Amino acid sequence: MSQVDVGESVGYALKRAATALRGAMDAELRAHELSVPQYACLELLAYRPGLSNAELARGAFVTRQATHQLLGGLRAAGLVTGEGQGRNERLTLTAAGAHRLAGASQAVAAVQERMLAPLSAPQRTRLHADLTACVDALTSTDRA
Amino acid sequence: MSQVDVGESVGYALKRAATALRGAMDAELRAHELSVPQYACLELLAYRPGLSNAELARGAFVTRQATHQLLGGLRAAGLVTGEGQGRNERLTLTAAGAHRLAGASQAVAAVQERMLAPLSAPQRTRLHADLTACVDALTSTDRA
DNA sequence: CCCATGTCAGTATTACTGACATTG
DNA sequence: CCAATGTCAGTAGTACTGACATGG
Repeated sequence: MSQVDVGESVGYALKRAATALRGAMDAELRAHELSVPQYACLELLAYRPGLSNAELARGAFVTRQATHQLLGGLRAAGLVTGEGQGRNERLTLTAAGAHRLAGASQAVAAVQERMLAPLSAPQRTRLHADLTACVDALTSTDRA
Repeated sequence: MSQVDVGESVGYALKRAATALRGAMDAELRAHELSVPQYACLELLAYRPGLSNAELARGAFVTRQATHQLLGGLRAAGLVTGEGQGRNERLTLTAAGAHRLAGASQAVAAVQERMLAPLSAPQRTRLHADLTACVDALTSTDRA
């Protein structure tokens, strides 16, 4: 019986933190008429213009069907455009998309700043490193 | 294929870690025929027997409707029972529930151990503390 | 009366799997 | 031909909001 206090688990804390962050981002992004996944899409396209849908999906760690659907909404909102046909289509943000992202990005940055407020710069770097190490440990030797 | 450095954001790393953990837990729990939310419910009830549905919901940070539905499945599976009527009902795990949880809990512990493998004990404690600090920062003064 | 609660519905969001045509 | 891709459907799973009755 190694059943431990639920609150002492790092995994539990991780989930709590991610949920809180997600919730806060959601609240902020609502003002910009964007969902978190949509925001993530725009951010990714801003950093890597010219991605294809499949590449975008890989970057977001979801299926291409998921991004395909997400893209539908973003296109309809005039935030994303594509050049080329079919599999050669290269996606980029429209001017409106870039503008929308700018505001949203700022709001999200504020949320993150609020979240990290209690941590010093070195502590933030450390936290980032630890989280990345966890991801690597979880994804390498990736069991099944 | 240059992986973008959207990864410099702590928030991004946090999301990645939570997603990876969730995915890994999901894969492990499937073998025990439990979803992550169901597992969380059982864990909570094991740790705090006698909760009401509303209390369970608060403990899981979701609406009472969400736990109500979740509980439906758990009751049907014979993993959870309740004593008392209506608002006085006290929920507890059945023997089967406790048994199921035991196995699942072990599997989840293994996943967490895998995730934390690269970190030393002090580092884990530190990570836990940092994450908790982030949660507090995000939930206190909760928006304005 | 008030408020927390249990509970029933309905809905939204997201992401997944399956399937298929296309094309480099 | 084959593997990757775009795309159309359908489905699952989770949680939310609304609404209402009940009871302490």
